[in-house]
Amino acid sequence: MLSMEMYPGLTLGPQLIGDCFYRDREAPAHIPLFPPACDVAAKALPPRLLGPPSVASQHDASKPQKDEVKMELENASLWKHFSSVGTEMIITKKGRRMFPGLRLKLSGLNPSLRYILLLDIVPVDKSRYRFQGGGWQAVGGAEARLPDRVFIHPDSPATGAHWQSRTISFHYAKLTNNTLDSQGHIILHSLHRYQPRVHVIEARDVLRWGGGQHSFVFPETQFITVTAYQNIKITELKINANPFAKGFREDGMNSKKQRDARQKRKVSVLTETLDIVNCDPCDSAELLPQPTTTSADLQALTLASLPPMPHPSCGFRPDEVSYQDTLVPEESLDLSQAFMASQMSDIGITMTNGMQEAPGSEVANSMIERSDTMAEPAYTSSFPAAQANSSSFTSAPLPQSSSSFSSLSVPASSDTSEPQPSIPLIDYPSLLSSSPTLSSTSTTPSLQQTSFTFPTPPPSSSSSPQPLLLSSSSPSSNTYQSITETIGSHTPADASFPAPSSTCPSGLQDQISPHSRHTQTSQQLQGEPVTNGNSSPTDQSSAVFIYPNILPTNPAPAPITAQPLTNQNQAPAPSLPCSLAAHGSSTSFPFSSVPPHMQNLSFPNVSPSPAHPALHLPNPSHQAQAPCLPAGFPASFTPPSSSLPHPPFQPSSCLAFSSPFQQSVTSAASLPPAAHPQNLPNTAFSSCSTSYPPVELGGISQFGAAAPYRPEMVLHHPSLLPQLDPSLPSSTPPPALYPAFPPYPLRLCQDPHSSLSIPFRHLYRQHQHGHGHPHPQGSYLDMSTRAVF
DNA sequence: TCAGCTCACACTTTTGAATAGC
DNA sequence: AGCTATTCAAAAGTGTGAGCTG
Repeated sequence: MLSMEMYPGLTLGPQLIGDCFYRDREAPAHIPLFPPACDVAAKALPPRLLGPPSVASQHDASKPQKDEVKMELENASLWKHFSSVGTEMIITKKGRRMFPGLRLKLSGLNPSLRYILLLDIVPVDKSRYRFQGGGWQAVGGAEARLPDRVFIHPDSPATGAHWQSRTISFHYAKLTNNTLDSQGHIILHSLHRYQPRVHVIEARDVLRWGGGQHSFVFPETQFITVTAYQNIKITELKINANPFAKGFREDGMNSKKQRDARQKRKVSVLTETLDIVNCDPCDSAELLPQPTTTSADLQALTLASLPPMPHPSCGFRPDEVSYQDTLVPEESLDLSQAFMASQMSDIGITMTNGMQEAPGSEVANSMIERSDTMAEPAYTSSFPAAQANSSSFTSAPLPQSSSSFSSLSVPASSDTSEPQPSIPLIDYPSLLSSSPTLSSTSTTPSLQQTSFTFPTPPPSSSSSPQPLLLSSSSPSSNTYQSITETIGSHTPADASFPAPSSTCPSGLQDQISPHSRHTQTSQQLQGEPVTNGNSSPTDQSSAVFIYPNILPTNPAPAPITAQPLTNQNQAPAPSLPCSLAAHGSSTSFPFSSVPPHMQNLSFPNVSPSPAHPALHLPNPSHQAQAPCLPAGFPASFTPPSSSLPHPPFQPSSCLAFSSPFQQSVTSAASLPPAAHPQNLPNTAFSSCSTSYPPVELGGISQFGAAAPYRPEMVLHHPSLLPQLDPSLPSSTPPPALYPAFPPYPLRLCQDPHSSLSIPFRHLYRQHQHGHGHPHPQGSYLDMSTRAVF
C-alpha cells in the first residue's frame, strides 16, 4: 500500500488536485485509465483481500532469516564524501542524471520471486535553501510539492537472484526542474533538499501493493538540487569523479587552462582574420607544439592552437587517463584528493567488479563509484543542521532512537499517532559522523517496511495515515534487515513465481507465453544478463506475470485475513462492483516508462469496455473524494508533507521505518486540513491507500519515438496503477480469468505497441495525438489524470 | 542589482552500425 | 553464411560561462 510519505500524491493536496484538474481541462477527452470503479470495488472488497497479510507478517517474524531483505549502498563512501561537502545535484530542463548514482546491493530476496525496484525522491523538509557563506542555509519555505514520480529500475521485474547477483544502479534516472516534463524524469524543485528512496516490491504485488515491500533510505544520499553548482568543492568532486567530466580536469582538454587558451586563440584568430593585411602565415608557427615544453601554461596555449588532431605533446592522451592521474587533484581539491587517493589501490578491484555490471556508462561510473566503497573517510554531512526556526527540518518527525537500524514491524497505530514536537532536533551531520556503525564498504540504509496493496486499496474507515517514519517502538535488533511483514501471504514458500496455474487458464498462459519468451530474448539482446532469473522453472514460464488474483473467489492469495495492518473496519464486499474483473479481458497495458520487457501490463480481468457500469465513474469529485475519502474531504486539505523527517540516522544506519504503501488517503482526509504528515498518527494499515492516489505513469519515454536514453521508468506516484479507459471499445475480450477484481498481471513485451490491445493502442494514440497534449512522445500514460475523474 | 535559470559550447564516454577478417 | 573483432560516427553526459529573466 502506498503510504502518503512514500507517495505524497496519495494525499492529494491542493497542488495535486489542481494538477489533476488542469490536466483534465487540458485533455477533456482524457478518460481515466483507472476506473474509479476499482476504487469502489476495492472499497467493497473484504478487508482480508486488501490489506497486508498480518498473519504472514507474524509468520515471518517467526522465521526472521527467511525474509530479511538487506540493501547496501555500494558507493556509500563516495556519497559520504559528497555529503560531507554538501551534495548538489544539477537539475535541468531536459533532465540530468544523478552523480553519484545510486549503486545498491540487495540480499535476502527470494531468488525465484520477481521483484520490482523503484526509486523515488522526496523532500527532506519544507525549506528552500541558498548557498551562503560557504554553506547551505535554509531560507524560506519550500515551493509547492511537485507531482511525485517513481523511477522503476529498467531490470524490473527481475528475480531475486537477478537483483542479488549484481550491483543495482539507478543511474538512468534523471532529474528535472521542468514541471511539465513529459519524459518521465523525476521532477524536483531547485534549491531544495531531497532524499532518494529505494523500494523493493514483489513483482506480482506491484499492482496490488499487497505483498511484501521494503523501502530503504540512505541518509548520505540526500542532496540539494541546483541549476548550477554553488559549492566549488562539489564541482571539483564531480569533475574528478565523473568520467564524463574528465575533460574539465586539470589535465583535460576542457580544463580552465585549455579553455582560456582556446579563448585566447579565438580572439587571436579573430584578430588575425580582421587584420588581413598583417596576416602572416608564419605567425601561427609560434603556437606550434613544443615537444620539450614543460610549462603547463605554455602547453595549454600550445594545445589550444593545435589543430583538432591530438598531438603527442599536447598532453592529451587518447588512452584512458589513469585514475591515479586524474583523481589526484590540485591542491584545491583536498577532499577529493584524499578520497581518490585512498581509492587508488582498490581500483583494480572495482574495475573488475564493474565489468560485471550492466551495460552502459555504469561501468565507467562504477569504476569510480565503486572505488569509494573501499575507503571510509570520516563522513560529516555538510548539510545544515536542523534549525528550529529557519528550517522545517526541525519539524520533521524523527525516529527516536538509533535503534531505527532495525527494521520495524509495522507499529500499532498509536506508535506515531502523536506529534513529535518533543523529539530533539537531529543534527544530521553530527549523527552521521558519530556513527560507530558506519560501514567501510557499504551502507545499510534505513529501511522502510511498507506494504502494497495495489491497485485495490483496502477500503477502510481507518483515517490514520502512516507517517513515513515510525518511532521505533520496538527496535528489536540492530540488524539492517527488514522483516517482511506481508510477504508470507503473497510469497509462496517455493521459489516459483507462479503464473498461478490454478487460477490462470492455460489458454491465457499460452497466450502470454510468447511474450515471456520474447522478454527473455529482449533482455539478452539488450545485453542484460539473464541470470538465475530464468533458471527457475517458474521463471521459465512466468515471464508473464499473472498476479494471483486476490478476488474473493480466488483462493490463491494467502491468508490476508488476519493481518493486523488491514483495516478491520473495511466494509465487506459481497461482490465486486469493479468491472475490471468481470470481463476478464486480457488487456495489455504499456508502461512506456517501464523497461521493454515490462512495458506491458496485462490486466486479464480488466475490461475497458464501457459496457461495464463500474467503469463509468467519470466523476472527478469521485476521484478527489475517492472511495477512501470521506465526503467531507476538505478541499483545502493540505497534503501532508512527504518530507522525510530529519532522520536521526547514523550514517550507515538502516533507518527502519514502517511506511507502508498502504497509506490511507482516507486517513489523510480525515486529518485536519493542515495536518502535517509528521504529526499524523501512524496507522499500521490503511484503508484505501492505493485507490486514491491515482497511479500516474509519468513520462513514459519508451512510448516516445525517441527515447533519449535507455528506457527510464518513472511513474507518477499517484498513478502507479495503469489506468483503464472504460470508454474504449473492448475488442474481443479474452475470457475472464477472474470473476472479480483483477490482479493486473504484468505482461512482458519488447514492443509496447505491438502487444497493446486495441483499446490501449487507441488510448495511447489518444494521449499522444488526441487532444494536443504537450507531450510529444505520448509518453505519459499520465495516470495522474485519474485523479481528475 | 542580483540570484537563479537557460542555453550553447567543447570535451568525454557510450552505443550501435558498418566493415573487415576468420 | 555465420561469427567475432575492429572502426567510426552519432548520441548522450558533463561542467562552463555568457546571457537572460524576474
